[in-house]
Amino acid sequence: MAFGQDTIEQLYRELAGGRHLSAKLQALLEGPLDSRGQKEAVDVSRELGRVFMVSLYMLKPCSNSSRRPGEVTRTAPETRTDDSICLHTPARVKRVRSEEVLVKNGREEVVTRTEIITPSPYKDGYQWRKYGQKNIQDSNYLRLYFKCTFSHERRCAAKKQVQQRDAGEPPMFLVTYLNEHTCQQPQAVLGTPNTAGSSPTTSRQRQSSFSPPAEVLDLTMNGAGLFSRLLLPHAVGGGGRGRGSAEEEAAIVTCLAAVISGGAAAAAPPPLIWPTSAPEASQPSGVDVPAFVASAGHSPSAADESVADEAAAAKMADMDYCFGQYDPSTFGAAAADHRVLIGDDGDVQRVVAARIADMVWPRYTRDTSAWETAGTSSMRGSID
DNA sequence: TCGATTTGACCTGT
DNA sequence: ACAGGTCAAATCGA
Repeated sequence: MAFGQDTIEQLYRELAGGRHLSAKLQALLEGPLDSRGQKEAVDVSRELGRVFMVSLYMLKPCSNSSRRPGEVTRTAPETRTDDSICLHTPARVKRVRSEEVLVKNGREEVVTRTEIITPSPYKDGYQWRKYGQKNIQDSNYLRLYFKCTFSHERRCAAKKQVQQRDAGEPPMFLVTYLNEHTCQQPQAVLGTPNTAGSSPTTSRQRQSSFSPPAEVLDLTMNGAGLFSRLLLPHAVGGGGRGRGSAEEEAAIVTCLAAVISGGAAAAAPPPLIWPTSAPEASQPSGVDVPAFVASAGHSPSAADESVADEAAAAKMADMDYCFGQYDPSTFGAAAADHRVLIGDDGDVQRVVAARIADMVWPRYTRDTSAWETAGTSSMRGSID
């Protein structure tokens, strides 16, 4: 199963969001339900259903099962010859980037243009403000126009257009990003690509969108490094807090690791970069541990090693790149909480893990209205 | 009350 | 003239 970086991004967001929706639904149902609570529960349930639908769709197996065990899955997706419909092939989630020179008021302006086809056009980590929508000729759907939230105060020229392409399950959207973000969000400091995404936000989220210097990290680190460590159960375990227990965190990380690892993991030995032994405390009881995690103590033969190493390195490089695309501005002040959860020992990898976790959860945990109101209901209302 | 969204009007390029 | 893009007053909602 060849996962593209876009798929991993989306899958991670969807599943992590779904996890919190589930907790939220449970909390709602455990308490007395007035009409408002009931409506909220229905909304959460509906959103949860969508999360499942999108996630399952993304995981839909491809028919290219002819790959040999352990084979590195880095074939250019464009070269696929089977006609299976896989969301994670660039035929479904693709990114086209171009630059055009426009002459405006006698001045030449370089406009970067990135087009993405995705089922999740709104949750991309950036902060946008909707400023218009238009009926477009030859299209059944509205085109929505967004500017960077900081367009005025920081003269950021980044814009985004979202247009639904079809009414499939899930519906696909063409997202066009225009111009680079020039606002001094942490991403600029990091030097990572900055036209990667969007997420309509509220003022509260804006307030938490800047990280202290200690959180300025090099998310562009490549190779078998960052992501591999992020997925290590023992690296993200430990500590704990209230409802979001370490077990839950570990379960999610573990499941995601299994999902992302895909079929190759079952056939290939565990990558050498996997821990040779994980602390017992990191294996939560009652959590299904994927084979490749459970067998982490496996000692591969020398022949295994090169194949596994290469495959693992390739996979991790993909994942690291994938997370390098995230806008760290999303890792808001809430990261502090996750640092408590994950470990506050200054370990860079743990902080990165905290920030990635923070990227996907606070949308619901801290500002549900932002996600549901600004992010989905209003705009979806005009799309659906 | 304030910030975000909506939506009709306006602007610009073809 | 038309379509796409943007503006800004009105409206909404936390």
